[in-house]
Amino acid sequence: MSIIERKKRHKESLRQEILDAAREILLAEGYACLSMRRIAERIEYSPTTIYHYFNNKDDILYHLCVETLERQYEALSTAGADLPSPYLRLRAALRAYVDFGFSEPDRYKITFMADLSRYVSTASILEQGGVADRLITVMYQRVHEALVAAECNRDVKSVFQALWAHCHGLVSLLLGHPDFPWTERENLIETGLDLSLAGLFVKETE
Amino acid sequence: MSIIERKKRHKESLRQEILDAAREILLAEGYACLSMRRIAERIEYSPTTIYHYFNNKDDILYHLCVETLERQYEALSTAGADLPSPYLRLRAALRAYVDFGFSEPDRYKITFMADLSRYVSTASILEQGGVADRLITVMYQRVHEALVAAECNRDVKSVFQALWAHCHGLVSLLLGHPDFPWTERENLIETGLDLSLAGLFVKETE
DNA sequence: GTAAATTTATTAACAGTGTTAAGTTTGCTT
DNA sequence: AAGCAAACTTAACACTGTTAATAAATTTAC
Repeated sequence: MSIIERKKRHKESLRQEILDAAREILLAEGYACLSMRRIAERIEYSPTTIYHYFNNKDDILYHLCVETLERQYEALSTAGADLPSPYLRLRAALRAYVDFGFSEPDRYKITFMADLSRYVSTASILEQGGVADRLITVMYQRVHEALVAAECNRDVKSVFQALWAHCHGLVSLLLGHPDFPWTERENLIETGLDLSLAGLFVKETE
Repeated sequence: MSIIERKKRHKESLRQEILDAAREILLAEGYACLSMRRIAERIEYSPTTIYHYFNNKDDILYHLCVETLERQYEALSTAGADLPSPYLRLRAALRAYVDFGFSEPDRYKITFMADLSRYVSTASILEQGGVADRLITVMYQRVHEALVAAECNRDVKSVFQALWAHCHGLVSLLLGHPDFPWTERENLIETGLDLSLAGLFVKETE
């Protein structure tokens, strides 16, 4: 049955070509230019063909999101792993999150700022053992360590989500409103991290 | 020349009707349903008529944004103005920011999460004496007071922008990904504010 | 009061978007 | 060679924002 397999391989390769084309358009021309017809044009097939390989546009975006999370996992999990204190390791991970957003703005936009909720279920992204799950686990670990070291008895989950939100705020606001008179970016990011993380060392906020 | 004035008034009233219709659609059916044809249908005119009163769709959205900022200014400037400490007054303003986002999600989305940069210039929103300017001034004041009281010598502008980003992160992440397994909202918000604001009391983050 | 001019609103269209039903081509199997 | 299933395309639907050309209404001028 090598013929069937060859066809299957071809089908797989075309599927991959579609994802490649989508990624290339996204990175070269931005989210706004990423359309089904544009992808079709690039792979030199009719737009309808894509629907034999993916349910819809969001299905394609979903795969790009997973790819993005994969890259982000790589960046976050390795960031400052050799640093001496739990605090610095957590800080390095958060800094890596922010840097990742700025280094891959369009990837960041589709995974965290676009509205894919209609077709892409959050559940499928969060399934156990998936990238997102690993990503969260790694961050939990760093947050947990930092909390223990700082003798802070806050909830790991809440702190993680709050810190994530803070970082997302920095990235999304700067990406979304590039013309706003922001202070120097490096300074703003560091100030943001300073403020967020100082909370771990304060026992009680009156 | 009262005739000209009457015409002008009618023109003004239709202009207002368009804005009203846009707002009603936005609030009742959400950002996704807000289209030019939908507005035209509601005011019982052809879609083209709208273009005699507004340059384009973003021009309409711009006015809704200003309206939103107006409401937000009202909410933020009055929030906890009678509280005893500068810290609590700043915190109340930030809390009001977050609450405003959740109470008017679609308004928040178009002003802070949508991509209007192509037509709406940030400069025109930020013009001196405008709502945004007043909003920022009020926040500067609260941040400044809190910094002085905490004997923190950080830059007002940087701290404001960082705190804003943190709050925006909380609102936009929760609004954008409602299906994510967030911790209880109230707890998450308070944790987020705790962490952000604790930074004001820490002299040096090692 | 009629004619010209101006304002106001409309129709029809363009160039896009995601998506689908129906039909055609292709290539393998029997 | 006939049948069949997979792969692919054409044409269309229902939308989107936007514009050029045109018709209708109203005001101004004679």
